[in-house]
Amino acid sequence: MRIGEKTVGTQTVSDARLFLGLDARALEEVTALALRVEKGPEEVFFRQGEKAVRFFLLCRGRVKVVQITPEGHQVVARYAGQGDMFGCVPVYGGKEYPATAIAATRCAALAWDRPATDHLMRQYPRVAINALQLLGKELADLRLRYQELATERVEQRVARALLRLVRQAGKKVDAGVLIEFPLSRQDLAELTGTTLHTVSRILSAWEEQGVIQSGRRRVVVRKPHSLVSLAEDLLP
Amino acid sequence: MRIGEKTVGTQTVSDARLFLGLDARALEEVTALALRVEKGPEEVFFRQGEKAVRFFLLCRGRVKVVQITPEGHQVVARYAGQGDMFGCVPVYGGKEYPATAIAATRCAALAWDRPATDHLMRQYPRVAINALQLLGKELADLRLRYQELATERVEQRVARALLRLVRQAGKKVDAGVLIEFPLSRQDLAELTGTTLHTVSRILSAWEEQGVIQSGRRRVVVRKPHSLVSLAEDLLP
DNA sequence: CCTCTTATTTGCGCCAGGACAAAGAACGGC
DNA sequence: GCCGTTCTTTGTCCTGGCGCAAATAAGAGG
Repeated sequence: MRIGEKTVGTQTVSDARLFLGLDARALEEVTALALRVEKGPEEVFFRQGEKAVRFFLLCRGRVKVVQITPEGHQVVARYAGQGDMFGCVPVYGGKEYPATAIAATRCAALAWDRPATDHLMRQYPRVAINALQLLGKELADLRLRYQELATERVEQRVARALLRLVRQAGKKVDAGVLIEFPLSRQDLAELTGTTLHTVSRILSAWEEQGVIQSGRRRVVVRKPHSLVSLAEDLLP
Repeated sequence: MRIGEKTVGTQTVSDARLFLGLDARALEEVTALALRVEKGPEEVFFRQGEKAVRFFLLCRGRVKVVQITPEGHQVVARYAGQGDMFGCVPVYGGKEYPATAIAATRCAALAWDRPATDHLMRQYPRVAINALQLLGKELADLRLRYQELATERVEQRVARALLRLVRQAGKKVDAGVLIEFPLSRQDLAELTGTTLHTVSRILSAWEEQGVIQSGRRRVVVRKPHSLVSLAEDLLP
């Protein structure tokens, strides 16, 4: 076991909203049942359609969750960050993963298999209640994104997506706020329901105006406030 | 109390997936805590932004759940039918209703206020686990619709929406399958993220081809199989 | 039966953004 | 440093579907 690994694990467990309100002994048990998983960039945790044997809690890194349609279109459901759960199908009794989870950066996660999950939820009802709240939050979030997709123009949606990523994974640098993981035009397109060409055009225009500064799979937001205006479709 | 009302109530409670696995005594308690609510067409159960004081279980009728954007666009989140829960924010600890619920037909529902909800979930952990499964199902459903909205053309989405409504609320009549509640072009547009004009054009075309037969706030599907082809974007 | 309101249909013009194509630019590996 | 691969940019064309506007139809209420 590498230095710090165990520490990261237990610390994440006690911080995780899923295990909020559990006492030290319970947390100990939770940790003992966990499986440690590490992945490098581009490696997959699980694929859409596979039997859902465990769920994950991300301790470090960033995970991209994508769905693939029968016609082969990809849609990015979300980017999970530290402390987020992903692949939580077993928590609510689903059979197969409805999406594929790919590490965007080097990742460390904890995972619980189905028997462990069932045991924890039965033993500690609080876990089920916490899970409900997290799921509810996710649902609310998705509803909002659905609404945006249904009513807003592409430019607004891209602006919103960037703002969200800034909030979730923004790191202050001197030029502005860097989104701290590799993010291609294609990724942004799949996240906002458009094409990489359109995203590229939009980002080019924003770069021209000094709103952002971007490179290969890299985006720095220089004027978040301008993005907010764009998202709200205000003229200035 | 009107004839049948109590029967409808307890029967719905024991059928409801939320209360699956509870014994007779528990169901008795659940029923005792419930508040009976009836609404006529167009009446609202609750409005978006109101404090979420209770959640509902629909015993009879059909409820339209709509979100309104800051710009005033409406989006239909779903149509709930018999046995469905709606306004379940209190179940997962939200503060305000994120949407408005309007009776599409005459409706009868049971409702539980927040203290009752909390009590039931603590008293019967099974309820929390059932709620998790239902929420998971709803999430999966919404993900699918999101994906469709992001990747499919309007015509396909309208076809899918009709097929779903047929499955949920279809009633066999001699001409085909009638969707059993008032459904305007506007409603369909808000359900599929488009405009009433486009929906009207599409339905007119389908009527021409004999796929459907429609009137004022009324749709009969004559050839469900054709709709499936349209939804999958197959040529024939 | 008449009138008023609410839904629906349809024509027309337009444009956001998708499809296709091809030329850079940045990186990673050898 | 060179080469192949992967991303990105940009141009051109084209169309699905939205906006606007006006006519029509179907109920609802008197």
